[in-house]
Amino acid sequence: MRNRLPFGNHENSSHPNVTIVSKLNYKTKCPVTATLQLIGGRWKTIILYTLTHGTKRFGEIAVRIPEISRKVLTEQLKELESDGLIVREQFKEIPPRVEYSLTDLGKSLSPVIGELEKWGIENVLAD
Amino acid sequence: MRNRLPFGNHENSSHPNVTIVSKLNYKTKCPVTATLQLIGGRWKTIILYTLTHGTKRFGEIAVRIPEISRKVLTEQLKELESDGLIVREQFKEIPPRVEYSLTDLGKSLSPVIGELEKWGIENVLAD
DNA sequence: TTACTTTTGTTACGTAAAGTAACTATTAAT
DNA sequence: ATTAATAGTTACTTTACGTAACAAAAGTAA
Repeated sequence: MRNRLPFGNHENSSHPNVTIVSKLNYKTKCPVTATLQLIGGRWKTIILYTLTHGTKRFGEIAVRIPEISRKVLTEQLKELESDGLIVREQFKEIPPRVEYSLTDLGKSLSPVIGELEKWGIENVLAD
Repeated sequence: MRNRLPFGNHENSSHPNVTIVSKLNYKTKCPVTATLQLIGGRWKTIILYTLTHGTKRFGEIAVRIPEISRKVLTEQLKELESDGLIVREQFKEIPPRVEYSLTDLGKSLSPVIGELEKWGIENVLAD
């Protein structure tokens, strides 16, 4: 089973957005968990971050994230593709060429990744 | 080894913050990865999110995240504490009472979690 | 002709992380 | 003496991830 993540209610009654909460069935579906189901794996965010600056080949991604194994990179790219966050384009060439890029949905994550980046700069790398 | 995550350079030369980049030794340390080392586990973000609305007892957290096992919850809480994101307060009572709350550093993550929440509302729960 | 190169994967196998169920400690209440 | 309540811990199983070797396919060099 993939991406087993909580879907309970992580709020208490003092949450400010009460109206939105009821509209979205907030009691049973947590938006943070919903997001984490798509980008919450060990590598997905950093893969998406790598693609933020433009289309990349499989090998280019692998070089930029040297700690990930090629096997897991393949797996994660497949999941990101089936979740609609990236697109895979294969060229009929030898040696093979495969390019990955963000979809509009994937691009819409840039504020999220931007905050991760900002927090890291201000709170970790600043030391 | 805990939190083995990439620390390579996931940027290309077209990144806008060139000045900041050089200041922070951006070539060897990726701020997104730095953040993910602290909150990138499978459960940490949702634990922090649960504490966003105030101090909670161990059992209260467990109830709000029913999918996490108590064993892993204990482990993750210890890591979050040793990373300075939460504090643990134990009361000398029977039955025991232990309360967890965000530190200032933990509270500073609220814009990050806020973006995760917002994206989930707009792109997943809206369907 | 034979072997080598390049790139994107896949396969078999080993290790690490997470899940499950049962158990512990402690004291007050029944 | 037994039960209840809370915050964990322990032993064991399952899932996720890592490693190293190999496959496919055509062009190039010897």
